[in-house]
Amino acid sequence: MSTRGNQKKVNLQAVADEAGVSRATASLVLRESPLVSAETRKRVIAAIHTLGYIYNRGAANLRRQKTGTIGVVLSNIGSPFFSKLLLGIDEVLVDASIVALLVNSADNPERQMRQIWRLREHSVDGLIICPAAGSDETLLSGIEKTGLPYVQVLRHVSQTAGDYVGPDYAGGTDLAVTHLVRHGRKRIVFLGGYPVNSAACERLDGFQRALRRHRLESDLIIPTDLDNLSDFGALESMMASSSPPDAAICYNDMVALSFMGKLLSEGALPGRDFAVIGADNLPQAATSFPALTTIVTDPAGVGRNAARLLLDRIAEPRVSNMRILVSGQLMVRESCGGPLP
Amino acid sequence: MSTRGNQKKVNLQAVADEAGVSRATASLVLRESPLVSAETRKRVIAAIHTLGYIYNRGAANLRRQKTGTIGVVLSNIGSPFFSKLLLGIDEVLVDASIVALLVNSADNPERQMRQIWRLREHSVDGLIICPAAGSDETLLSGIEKTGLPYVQVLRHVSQTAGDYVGPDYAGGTDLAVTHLVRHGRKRIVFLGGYPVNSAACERLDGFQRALRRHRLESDLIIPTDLDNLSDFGALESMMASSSPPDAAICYNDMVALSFMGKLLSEGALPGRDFAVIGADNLPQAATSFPALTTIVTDPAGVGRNAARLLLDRIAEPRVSNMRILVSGQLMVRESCGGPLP
DNA sequence: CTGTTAGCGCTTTCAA
DNA sequence: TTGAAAGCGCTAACAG
Repeated sequence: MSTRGNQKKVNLQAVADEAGVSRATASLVLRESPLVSAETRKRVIAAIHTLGYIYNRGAANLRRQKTGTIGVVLSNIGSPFFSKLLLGIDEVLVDASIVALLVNSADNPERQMRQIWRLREHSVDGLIICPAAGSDETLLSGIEKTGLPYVQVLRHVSQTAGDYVGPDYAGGTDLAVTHLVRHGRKRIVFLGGYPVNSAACERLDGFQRALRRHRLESDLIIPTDLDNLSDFGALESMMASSSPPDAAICYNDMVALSFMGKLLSEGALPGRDFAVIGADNLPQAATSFPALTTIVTDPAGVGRNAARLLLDRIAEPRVSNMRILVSGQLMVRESCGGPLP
Repeated sequence: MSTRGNQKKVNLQAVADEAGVSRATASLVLRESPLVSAETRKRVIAAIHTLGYIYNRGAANLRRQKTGTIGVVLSNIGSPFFSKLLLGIDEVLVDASIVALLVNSADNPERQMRQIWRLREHSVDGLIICPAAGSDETLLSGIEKTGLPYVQVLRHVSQTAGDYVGPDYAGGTDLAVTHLVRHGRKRIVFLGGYPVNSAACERLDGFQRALRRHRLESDLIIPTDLDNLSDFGALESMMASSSPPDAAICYNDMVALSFMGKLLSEGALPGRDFAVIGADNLPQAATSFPALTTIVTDPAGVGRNAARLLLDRIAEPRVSNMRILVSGQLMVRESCGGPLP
């Protein structure tokens, strides 16, 4: 907040003076109240323009007890997935004239707590939060104690407590398995990260449920290190075994792309010798060689739904908890089911 | 901002009462003033805890004439590059106990103006802005008229006006050309987007300067559509000409990866038959086949520098404009210069 | 070291 | 339809 060089402070009083009305009347004009005559309104608006007046929400908030801001707490600001999520959130907020205070928990529960605290000091009207890895239910009970409306996104800390919006991970994985089976694959491996959060668990669940449904064995689960994409752990030995896998569902496209690179470098052609399915539909998935078949989640859709749900919660007290699963689809390309390159 | 069920409003006054001191003294404790005795401080802090008091920055801001918030206006929230930038910004802000209000101009100058207006209503202390495509100098003069400190990132709207922090695009491109020349490449094509913003222009500039320095022809510039990565425009015919190019510097890794896919599908091996260099060092660049040589820019570094510069500007009035170029490096992999797969 | 007083810029009764 | 007066929760001078 800067003071204009030599100019007088231009606040609502100044506008009122300029327009020859009282402060209260000017205030009504700002809030588009119908109680003020067209004539006065025009004078006030003119005054606003000539003075270059800027509405001070901070002051208004103090009085009205809400700020028109919400807090968004993400576990990893740096990820592309989150940026798409933000896009969806922003879309809804713009229409509601609300702005987002964005903070990063960096997947650290302690930092997460500090950040939420700071947001509360800024009197945000609500919270969209992707719980940091390692958070437990006390996160939710802590927030609830303060009465601040909140919505969890992408991960949930409890099976029952609190609102949640996320992609339908299980459904997406199921789609992928069914697709593979339809293309004659029988030994399907799940190349996923460790099930440390609800998202990873749901993907794994979906995988196992789908296998059972198709009466396939489900011993082919390989947790991989998501920070070291060139390490595929136990997969090496599995490939060399007497009944090697013939298809892989990967935790996400990054894993899938790396894995395809590995296959290529070993002389195998993904899509022909081995089916590969990723998840997220990154831009590169469409242009990789071979093009990657992938489970399309809709992060922006999740963002939009989360924002809308939060606005509802702010508008009226929670009745019961909502769980919104945003469904995805399968984008079929060369690495499984599409025409070979 | 929600009212606690049946509980009394707990404000500074309540804390003061509980601790048996005056409001002013309690306020001093909050701001860690050394003017207050250890004994009273302890009592006040105890009161804060028993009451569950939360500092109301909004009210404090009204008084102090600053908010401890800055606005970040990005031209495309959805891009991974921007998420890394945010990461760097956040890193600096956390230490300064400042939070960022994030808004999206979606590369639309008009929307950009509305968003800035909204940020001003929230009394942000400063602005970090990546100008929307199509913005002109009036953007800066508009902001300057209000006296709000600001820093441009990634793109600048004027050669001279205003502070700017961005990657050293020209330097990075120069590195790439030199590297190609060292590896015997002579017909280097620049596969870049249209030079619609300062970033694209600088890359192109760097390319042309480097070619001149190495006394190479510079007629091989192909603007491509960054939204349609499978279309390489005039490149097709160029490849079929009598003296086809033997290397490409791509606008970014996305373009480079797509291009490598195209080469592969035509039976050419990137790194041997044709050198390819990208930019950004996306995670997939390390694991693609072949692994991609790329110009590493440091978006988080840009973010950190921008945030620091802005905090400086807020702390003291601008003396003269700063232009900070965050230098990058070349990550050499298989697609040019590294060992072949 | 602590308390008193007077606002910051706005909204909201309640009268006129 | 408009105006006067009383705060929202905090900080900054100043006096004790």
